[in-house]
Amino acid sequence: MAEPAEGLVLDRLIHEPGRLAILTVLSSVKAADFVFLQRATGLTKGNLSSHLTKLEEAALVTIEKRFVRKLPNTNVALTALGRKRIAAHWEQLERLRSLSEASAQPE
Amino acid sequence: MAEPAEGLVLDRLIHEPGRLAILTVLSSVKAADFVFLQRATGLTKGNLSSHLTKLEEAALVTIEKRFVRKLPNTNVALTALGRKRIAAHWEQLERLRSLSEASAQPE
DNA sequence: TCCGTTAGGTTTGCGCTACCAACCTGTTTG
DNA sequence: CAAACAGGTTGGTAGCGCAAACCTAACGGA
Repeated sequence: MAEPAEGLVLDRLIHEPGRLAILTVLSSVKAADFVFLQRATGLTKGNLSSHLTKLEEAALVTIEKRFVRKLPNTNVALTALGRKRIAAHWEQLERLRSLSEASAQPE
Repeated sequence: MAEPAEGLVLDRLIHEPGRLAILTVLSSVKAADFVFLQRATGLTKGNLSSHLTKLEEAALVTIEKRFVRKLPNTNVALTALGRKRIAAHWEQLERLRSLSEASAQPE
């Protein structure tokens, strides 16, 4: 009911603080492992794990599991799509913010 | 467990898309009524109603109920605190975004 | 006058999702 | 052997979103 004004529609998958943090960190590093991401974002293991699964399902990141000296190691990187989507999200936020200056008088 | 890097902690009360939209719209208009906000944000009545209640409880907006030509009319405006908090949130997002350019090499 | 409709909101019920804590497997280290 | 690490799964709680029911008050006929 009722179309929202342009620029107010945010992609929840990306907007979610935990995932926004993950994606932002990934934007700066090419690739990162699980432990690095956990420290960087402050998320709990379980939470980080499930967010990564969702991001992978949405094809925003690739996840590579391997063993480094017999210890499991989960390596994560942004996909081209992921890079594109996060950039688009920042632009969307910018548009939303700029709405604060737009004028629209009720009544 | 594990402190997140600076700048990654977002205020959920404000970050939430629905409320971010409401607050953003309010930033531009001094005051707005319920119907105006509903059209601007695209939220359903119920949803808008409960968000407004939460924002009022957090003292980010003031809500004034009155009658305009015999019809109930709910008038909403940002408080000084609300104005401050939303501005702070945009700055926080800006900091987060700028983290994308920061360097931090895992491994 | 009685009845249905419209308008502005609030409340309620339900499904989905995020969050944390706890537990689990396997390995390494003290 | 015990404790810690890497990574994940599970269970429970809390919050959001929608739709729908509800409330009050005014309007509009017939």
